[in-house]
Amino acid sequence: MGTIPTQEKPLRRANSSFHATLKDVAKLAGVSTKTVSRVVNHQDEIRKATRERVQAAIEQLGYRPNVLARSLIHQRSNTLAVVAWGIDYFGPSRTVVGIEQQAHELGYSLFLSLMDQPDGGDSEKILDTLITHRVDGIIWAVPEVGDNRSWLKSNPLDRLPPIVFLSMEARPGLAVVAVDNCCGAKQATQHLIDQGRRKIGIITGPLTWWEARERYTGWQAALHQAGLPTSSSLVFEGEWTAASGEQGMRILLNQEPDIDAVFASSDQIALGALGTAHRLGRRVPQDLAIVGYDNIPESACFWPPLTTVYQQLTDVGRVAVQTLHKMIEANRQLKTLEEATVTMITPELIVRESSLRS
Amino acid sequence: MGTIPTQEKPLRRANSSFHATLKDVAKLAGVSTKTVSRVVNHQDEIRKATRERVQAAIEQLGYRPNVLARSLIHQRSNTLAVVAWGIDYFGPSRTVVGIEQQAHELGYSLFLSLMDQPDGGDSEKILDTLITHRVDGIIWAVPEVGDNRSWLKSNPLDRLPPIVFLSMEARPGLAVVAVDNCCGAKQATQHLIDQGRRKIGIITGPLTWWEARERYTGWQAALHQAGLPTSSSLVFEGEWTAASGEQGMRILLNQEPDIDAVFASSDQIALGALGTAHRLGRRVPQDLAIVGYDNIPESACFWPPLTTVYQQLTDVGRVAVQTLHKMIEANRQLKTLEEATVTMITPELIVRESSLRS
DNA sequence: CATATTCATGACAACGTTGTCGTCAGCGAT
DNA sequence: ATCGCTGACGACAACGTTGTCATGAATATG
Repeated sequence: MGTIPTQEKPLRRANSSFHATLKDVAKLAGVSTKTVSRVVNHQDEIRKATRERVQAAIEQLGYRPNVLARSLIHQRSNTLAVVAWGIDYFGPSRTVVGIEQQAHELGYSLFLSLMDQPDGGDSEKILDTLITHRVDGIIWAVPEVGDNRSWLKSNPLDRLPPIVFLSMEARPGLAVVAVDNCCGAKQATQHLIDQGRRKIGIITGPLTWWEARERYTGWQAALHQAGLPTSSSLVFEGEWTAASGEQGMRILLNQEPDIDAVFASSDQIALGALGTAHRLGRRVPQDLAIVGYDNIPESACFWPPLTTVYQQLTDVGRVAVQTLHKMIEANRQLKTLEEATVTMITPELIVRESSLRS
Repeated sequence: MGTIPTQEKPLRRANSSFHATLKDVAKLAGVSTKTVSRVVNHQDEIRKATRERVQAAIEQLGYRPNVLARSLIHQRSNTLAVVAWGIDYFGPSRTVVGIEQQAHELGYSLFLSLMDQPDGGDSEKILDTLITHRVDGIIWAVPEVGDNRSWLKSNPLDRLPPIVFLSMEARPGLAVVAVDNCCGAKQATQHLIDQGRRKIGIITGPLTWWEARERYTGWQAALHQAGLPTSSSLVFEGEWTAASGEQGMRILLNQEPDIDAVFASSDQIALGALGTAHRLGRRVPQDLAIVGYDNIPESACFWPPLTTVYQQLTDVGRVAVQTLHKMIEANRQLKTLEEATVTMITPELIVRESSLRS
């Protein structure tokens, strides 16, 4: 039916990706744009004949709807954003995978925004960009370090889209999903106590990190409960790295030569600690037990295989998106979500050779 | 001056994130929307008085422009997408970081799309979603495995946005950025030869992977050139994992007891190989040299520290985005980009103890 | 003083969709 | 034949911007 429109707009660029519109399809099929829209969205009843004609036109032109236009009308972009730091490390990357999967399953597309530093300096700019893109919600996957949440005070929350925070101290009014680091560390330490260890050191992560502090607290709690010492000569504040584990182990062994176990706050730290132990001639686990944290895939093949704490980080990501989704839906219906918006996930101890008194 | 519009639209939801529009700002400032638009975009000359009035209104309402509307007009979303697999592994996650940084610096926002499996099954659906979002370009960061590029044949490239592929065999007409895996493996193997090793085995990655095959080829090339054997009893096809490295090492030592070096195609594999070597009483590096590939942060603290091949993966990501950006710009000006669209990045050998005949 | 020129601003259409409402054909009931 | 009803579809406005062009005031020019 198309009224010979072939030459009306002569140049549709060959190479560049040209996009057919509803109008193009409508003209080709000899119907109105609204009808094409109906076909595309499977709305209403359409006569079989016209539907087929429209579908043929869609096919022929390679038509794909433009969600930007759609979002404009619906005031909803079907888009979420992750703001993250450190996705080149094990934990954050796992979390992001969980976020992406769950977002995908719920029909959202996902923006990825990385911070340069965990100090939170870029926060406002990043938020601005995301708001500008009209994301329906945000997952704040930057670990809490120092006061890198200070932007929260200066930004009126009601001008921001719903946000779910990961790995941070629970705060009233904020939705948080986190692993119970304290519990994980307590489990690890308790396990060492159960194995008969009595002088148990710790190499912490940087204590500006909330997670590092929580793990430190868990270690303390377990020892207190067992009436064992937690003196400062048993504590070394490190980075998360293996190098720092090497150094920490050296210092601890120097300060407390008869230490018989060490809780390393990350598997990398544990790896470094293992190295120093070997070099200094301490047998692991006979003389010295070592437990790590994270369960990175390599830890099963350390020498000896490492006992460690496994956090279901993919689940953290998934739960975060589920929570966010609920918040978005509630918001849309002008309800305030009144359920608990703080979810704590309990980690699990993986026992391997490095801590066993065989 | 706003004609007492205070009660016109009475309910602007308290909790939900309401967005002021140009119209709102215009009304409040007593100007036209176009003028506000000009202020926002720093276009034209605006009288200082009006500019300040507009800016005050913007401030007061917390106005943020809506890029969706903007994109609709400009036919350009300022948005890129990464399609990736395995970002919970070291290599891909580093690459994604590079991509995000460069995209950010060039003013793009970034969609993240993950495949479930590297087999390429979801490719078409993912592409559909991205086209629907009118991304300006795509980075295909899924490693080439088997024929997971087959969707390329059935999809007319001129209906897709510009795409840059990572880690794949160069193909005419496609933009590719990759690390020269063959060269890296050759360097590693040559280094072993230079150290006086004569019977050099290899544990490969899964040979369905292009990268694994390239590394295998590099190992072969170096040995051929030196007139050393590459018999199949020196080859074990593994996975990328440490477990597979353990197994591979056991089998190689069984098949060729006097093997004096092994090139492991990933640091994880190397870690496993080290473990087996220790368990079987081979001293590394005295009896057996081991070289890895990837330079994961932990490898410096393996026991002994691992010689390995360092790929600047962040650069791969950055270069990919730069290339993509050029393609997009060229496309926009209807030029065909005629420069080389294949970039090979040469990796670098990091020598540590595990390969040194001390 | 009249006219030309610049400057600051506004009216309106357009981007590609979808929601609302209207239209018109066909059909059964009266 | 008239009426009402339903089913299939179209016209038009709207979403929030920006580009084009027009407008009118202020300034410069003769």
